[in-house]
Amino acid sequence: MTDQLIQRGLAQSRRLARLIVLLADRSREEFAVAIAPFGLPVPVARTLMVLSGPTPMNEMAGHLGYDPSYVTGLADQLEQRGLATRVPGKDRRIKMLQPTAEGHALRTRIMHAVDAAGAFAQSLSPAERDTLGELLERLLDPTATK
Amino acid sequence: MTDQLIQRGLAQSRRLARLIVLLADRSREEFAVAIAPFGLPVPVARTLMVLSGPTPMNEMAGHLGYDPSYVTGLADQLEQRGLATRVPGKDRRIKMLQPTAEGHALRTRIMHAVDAAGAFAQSLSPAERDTLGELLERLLDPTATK
DNA sequence: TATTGTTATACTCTATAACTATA
DNA sequence: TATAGTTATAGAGTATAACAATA
Repeated sequence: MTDQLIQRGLAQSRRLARLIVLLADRSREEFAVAIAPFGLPVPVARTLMVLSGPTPMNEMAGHLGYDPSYVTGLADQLEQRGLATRVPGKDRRIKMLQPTAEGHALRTRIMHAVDAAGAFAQSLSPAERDTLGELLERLLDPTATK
Repeated sequence: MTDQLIQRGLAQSRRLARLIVLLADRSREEFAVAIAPFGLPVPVARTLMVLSGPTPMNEMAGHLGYDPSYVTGLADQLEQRGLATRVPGKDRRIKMLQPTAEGHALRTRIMHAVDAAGAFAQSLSPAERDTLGELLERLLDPTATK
């Protein structure tokens, strides 16, 4: 590969990276706006989104990409608002976070609000969305075959 | 459109949004790792990256997506490190931030390091990168034709 | 009166380190 | 001794409000 081609590839990479970061920022922004009416801080709402059923605190941290110590505080806030409760696991070191009925209902409402706000990919055809998804996945995991 | 199709479109949108946010996080992480050896805090390095020539503080804030009040502090740090200087603009309300020779040299070195670290889109062919770029741009600006 | 930049301050998000309880 | 969770704390990144200087 000539130097020129390498240069071009790098410029292209930078452009893609910039686009992706811009889109991610917009996505975050849309999420923040969509959840504002519900009065939950963003990380608390994120936590609720991930809470589809009883889940070990441990695992929550993994899903969210947070440190477990941070999840403790988020779980506290969900409990204080009556949206989740801590229930003991079989192994008594483990605590499961479990959405209450109210928590589950709110989660559903928020998901709909987020969907409505994010007309996100509506400017692309279904086929284009498929293509985009595939390309993004290969970017995320270069070993992915298909 | 049937409810089912709408559902599918929304699930697809969510998936795309998730992929984009994950990739953006990785990109940020790669940037942070790449610049670590240079000893600049991330926002300061970001500011230097954007500083290709004399630029009004105002405009810097726009490029970076920061509030002007925040850019003041970043410019201070670049000045303290001898990487940029403030020079007056024609309109004397305006201050231009300008990279020093040292700042320009460091900027170049950091850009190379970031390029090297981000083997970012190297898993895609040039044609695929083009396709990806086009789709992302249409996502960012749905009115963009081509 | 509107605009550029600055100061002082405060807030949000998140991690690290040290600890407790259980295994 | 290792693992799950918690507590207290500290740090990074960023915005808001009030202000000064210039237009």
